[in-house]
Amino acid sequence: MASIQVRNKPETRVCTCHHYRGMEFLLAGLNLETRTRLEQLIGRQKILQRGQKLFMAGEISDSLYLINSGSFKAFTDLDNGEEQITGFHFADDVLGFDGLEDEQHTYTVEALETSGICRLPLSALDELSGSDPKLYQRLLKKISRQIGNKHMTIIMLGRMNAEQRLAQFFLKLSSVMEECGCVSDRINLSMSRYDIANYLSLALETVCRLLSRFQNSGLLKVDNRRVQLLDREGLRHILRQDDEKMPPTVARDLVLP
Amino acid sequence: MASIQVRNKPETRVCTCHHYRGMEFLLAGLNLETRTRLEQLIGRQKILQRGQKLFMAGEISDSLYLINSGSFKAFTDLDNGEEQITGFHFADDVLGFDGLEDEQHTYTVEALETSGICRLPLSALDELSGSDPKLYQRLLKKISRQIGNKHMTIIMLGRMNAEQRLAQFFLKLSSVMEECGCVSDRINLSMSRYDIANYLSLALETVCRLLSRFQNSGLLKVDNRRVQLLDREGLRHILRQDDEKMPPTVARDLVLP
DNA sequence: CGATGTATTGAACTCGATCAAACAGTGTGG
DNA sequence: CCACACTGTTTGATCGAGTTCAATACATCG
Repeated sequence: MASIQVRNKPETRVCTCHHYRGMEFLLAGLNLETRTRLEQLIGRQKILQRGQKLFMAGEISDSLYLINSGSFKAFTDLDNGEEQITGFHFADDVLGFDGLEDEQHTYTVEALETSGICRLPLSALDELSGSDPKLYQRLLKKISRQIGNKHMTIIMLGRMNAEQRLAQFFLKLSSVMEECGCVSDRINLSMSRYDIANYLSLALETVCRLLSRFQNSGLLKVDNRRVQLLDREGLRHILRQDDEKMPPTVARDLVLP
Repeated sequence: MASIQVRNKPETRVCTCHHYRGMEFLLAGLNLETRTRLEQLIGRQKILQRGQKLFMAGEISDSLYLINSGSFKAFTDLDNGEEQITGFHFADDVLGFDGLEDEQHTYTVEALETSGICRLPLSALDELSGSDPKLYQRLLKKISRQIGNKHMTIIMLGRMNAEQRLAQFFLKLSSVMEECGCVSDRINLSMSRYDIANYLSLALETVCRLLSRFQNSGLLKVDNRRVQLLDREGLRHILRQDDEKMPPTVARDLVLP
């Protein structure tokens, strides 16, 4: 859902860097025969440069893609020529679930920076599903997670104000970095302000203004695309803010100015 | 994504009414052995009354559910005690994909009217996946469709104004009725104004106002929960409206490389 | 019938969009 | 090296769609 850019690779980054990185979740625990065959079917990773597309809406969908490194944005082209970004994706994410029903992709996926992916042909799944049922179970779990992420996005769009959206965006980003083994308080954004605004369904200007406001409040420090989180608890507090409006508990006068 | 209520069952309704209705998509084309075993594992359908919950967020997820009839809302409970409806579901939908990753449901599903569902234990899938790979493929397709629907919801929340959201809501509802073999221009809403507003992320009052406006424009006729679509083309036109703002289409080609 | 939840309509306010203008970083060619 | 263009970012001023608050009507059911 969120992505990070690793311009200056931090030392803490644990990058296995073999071409199956994004797939360990799939391979682990499979029986050796299945695993070997699967590795054959997948082959080496492919490198995409910033701006290159992994697949486009409308193209035939015959594979899943496993992100080894880098980051991507997934978006739909709208009737009016604009795009709507529906998610950011990063290492260990699986892409391509969208096109299974009528065998063509429903959105476009584009690299935000130099990124590595492995391709897993759907035919391979059919071939292997018999020999190890775990394979499909794993995939279902990955998909399940994506559905969960979409839910979060829906709630974000439906209930959160601009401040909360941006706060949540950075917190999510931070937790993603943590999962990757990177330092999680210094983030190099791989996406532009435009991308962030588009994803959060805000005006670009609103994102800028909020960044300034957050910086003035001491929540974070912004330097172009380098963002340093200074007060994550403060960001979390913003997310909980409408609770305060809510409970007619007791001493309201103490809280409000 | 949308649901209909069948209070006065119209004659055009083709209801097979055996307890596997929601499952035909799964069963069709499977080999006989698998099919028979699967039917055994599923058993008879269960009836839920309005307000009853199919499952709740946090509960252990060990099954998928296939809707035979009726309609449901799926929602997440928010910190502040409110709920966010993330989708409506109706006959032939499959529910329960959300909880696969950490084996507990991420949202609650509640019947909007008397509804029938079949339960498909996940263990059954494991048992059968070896004997017929089609089974998992079918499920993946259903999930894929749900992801597609969520995408639409995200775009709806992100890009559409109130008018467009409601117009799209009714058009979707109409197409759902069509799929069910019902008359598609007379809709009996199974959900309240509150539910609609919540799902569309609008204030309840806004939904009311728009209903009045749509009625005054001759787009539809509202009588409490009975809605008759009078001008579907008009509704579609509302969806396309921001195109008109957009293209000063004259010398656009000069800009492009 | 009254009572309680549901729906409609009006008036005022607010958050974020839009319009506008300036500024910063990056590359290109003279 | 600087001037230029180009893209991405920041900040200010204004405006409007939709929310919120409030009051009223409707419906459903004991």
